Amino acid sequence: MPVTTSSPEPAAITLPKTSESEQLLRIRHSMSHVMAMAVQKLFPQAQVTIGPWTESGFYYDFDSPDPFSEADLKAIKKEMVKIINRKLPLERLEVSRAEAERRIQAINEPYKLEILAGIKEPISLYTLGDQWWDLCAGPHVAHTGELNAKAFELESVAGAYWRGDETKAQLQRIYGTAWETPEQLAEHQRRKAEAKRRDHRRLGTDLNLFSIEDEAGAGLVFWHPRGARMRLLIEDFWRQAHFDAGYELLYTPHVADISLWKTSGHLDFYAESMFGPMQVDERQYQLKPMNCPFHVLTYASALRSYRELPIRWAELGTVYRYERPGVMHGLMRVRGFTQDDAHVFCLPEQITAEIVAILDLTEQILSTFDFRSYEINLSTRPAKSIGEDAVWELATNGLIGALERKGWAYKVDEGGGAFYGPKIDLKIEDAIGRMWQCSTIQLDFNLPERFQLEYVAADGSRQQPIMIHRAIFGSLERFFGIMTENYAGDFPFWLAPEQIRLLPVTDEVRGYAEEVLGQLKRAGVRATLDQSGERLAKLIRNGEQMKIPVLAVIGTTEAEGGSLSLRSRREGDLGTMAVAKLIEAASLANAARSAGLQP
RNA sequence: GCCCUUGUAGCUCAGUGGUAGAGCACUCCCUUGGUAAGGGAGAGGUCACGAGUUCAAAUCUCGUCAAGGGCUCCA
Repeated sequence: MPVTTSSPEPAAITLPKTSESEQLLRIRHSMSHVMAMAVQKLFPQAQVTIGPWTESGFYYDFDSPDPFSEADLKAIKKEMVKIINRKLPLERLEVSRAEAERRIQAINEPYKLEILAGIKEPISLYTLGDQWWDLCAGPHVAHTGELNAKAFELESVAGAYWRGDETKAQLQRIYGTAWETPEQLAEHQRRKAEAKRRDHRRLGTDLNLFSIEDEAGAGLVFWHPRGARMRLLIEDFWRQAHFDAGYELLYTPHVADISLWKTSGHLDFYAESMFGPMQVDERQYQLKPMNCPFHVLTYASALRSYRELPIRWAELGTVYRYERPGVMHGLMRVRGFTQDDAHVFCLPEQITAEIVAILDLTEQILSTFDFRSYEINLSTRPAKSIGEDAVWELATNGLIGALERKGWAYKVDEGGGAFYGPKIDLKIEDAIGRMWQCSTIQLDFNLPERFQLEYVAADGSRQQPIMIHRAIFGSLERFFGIMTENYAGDFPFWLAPEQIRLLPVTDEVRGYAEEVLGQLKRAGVRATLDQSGERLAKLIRNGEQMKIPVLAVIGTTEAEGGSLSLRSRREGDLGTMAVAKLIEAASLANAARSAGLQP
């Protein structure tokens, strides 16, 4: 029996990760051996390479002259079931290096030989029955009878490079998933289906939010009216939050003379991610992959006093980056996107306070979209870096001090910072437990140096300001995708492109419906009137499919009483409400950025 | 960029060498219907694009572009 698939409640079945379950680790290790044995039985020319477990299953990479197809997976699975049913023992054998070499050469497995060269004693291998063995550290189940033939599935074939190196041989990887029980497998598949249901690419099409057009090119986003309306709401909220936090806004060009990118260093260090330059008159121009040099130039446009600092400038800056073909993914990875970029220029002693303020603003903005669970990483000085020790120490301590003042737990990525400064990265957790990195705060000792930024200190000397880069959404496109998946397209009332749809039961009430529509719109509520003339059941179905937060049924009863019958996606049947009261509730909900109509 | 898979109507997909199809959506007509699909008719396609094979190509071959699953990359 499959587990319940329709229940919105947390699943009764918990799915342990491999790293949390010794038994699953054994199962998945063994499963990959069983798969490799099955593959070599069906494709004797396939050579084995590596086959580790993953958090939800396992894979094995093969070098095979025959490309594996989805159809082959069925045959492989069938063969695996046979092996499982034979209850073959898995036995650990410790051998000398010479013995291992001899055995590997006997079966002509060059990849295994390479692996052997890289491992230390003791060298162990696991036999699977008396026909097949693999170099492996284990652990494994005692015999294949411990594997549940009804609790595994082969999921996909993919290309993978030997040793993860794209200059090395391309191998064929088969991914599988394996569990202790069929119920766990069913739950795993339910979760996969749930992720698919939330896929922002699917929802983007279904809800008519955005598209990506072949004719325009890969990785370039077209925001449709519904998506654009949402983006505007997000941007408006973002701008207001920034003004409230003491930021000013900038608008800067999309292109600039290439010499700017020489000065900034991007031409040297970032060229492969940039669109090519364009010739205009006698000059070469470069489409911007980042906003920072523009903000730096704006800073440098006047002599700054220490009294002006901190200067906080933000911009919704659209940048273009060259992404290699094949890496684009919906809104998540694109070639043109808008960063919610900001740069803070401050005095060294202001670092901690500024970082705390940025963390506060980050929390305020992310929590408005119901992201309240974060994972934070602090990355410190790498081996190859610029800047003086004292500055690095001051800056790193500033970041630590801010995190501690905020009371946020964080992990330290020793040496993981950029060459130009330490940073804080923040990941958010979505409704189905996935983590996404959006926000980043980076200190930069490089650009102020390259552009010779300065301010006049109290003693009249010229000093270099501290520069902080930060983004909260990261990219508006990417954040929009993450947010859409987080809400599964069921956007909160304040953010929905179409908040209330009026559904007239008969043509007789059309006049009244139009009057109500006018009132709602004048009050700033995003309302529409369904003109299709279909029966009510159909109007409701269409409205629900478009995930409209509130459907308002209007029949003769409502028309006579000056009211509406409300059906809320989040809140259920809200009964009959007077028009004036609905306008008040909707306006309040918009002002408070509420999820629903009721407070 | 690499491997595998795919590209047919706005969406989901059928169509394996011989006149381009279905459901939903859209338009119109009938129906005036009270909480998740009423009925009928119509319109809509350079079968991603370009070459080739063939009497004949959506279908076979090659190339290009794009998408999907991965790998690599994302200082």
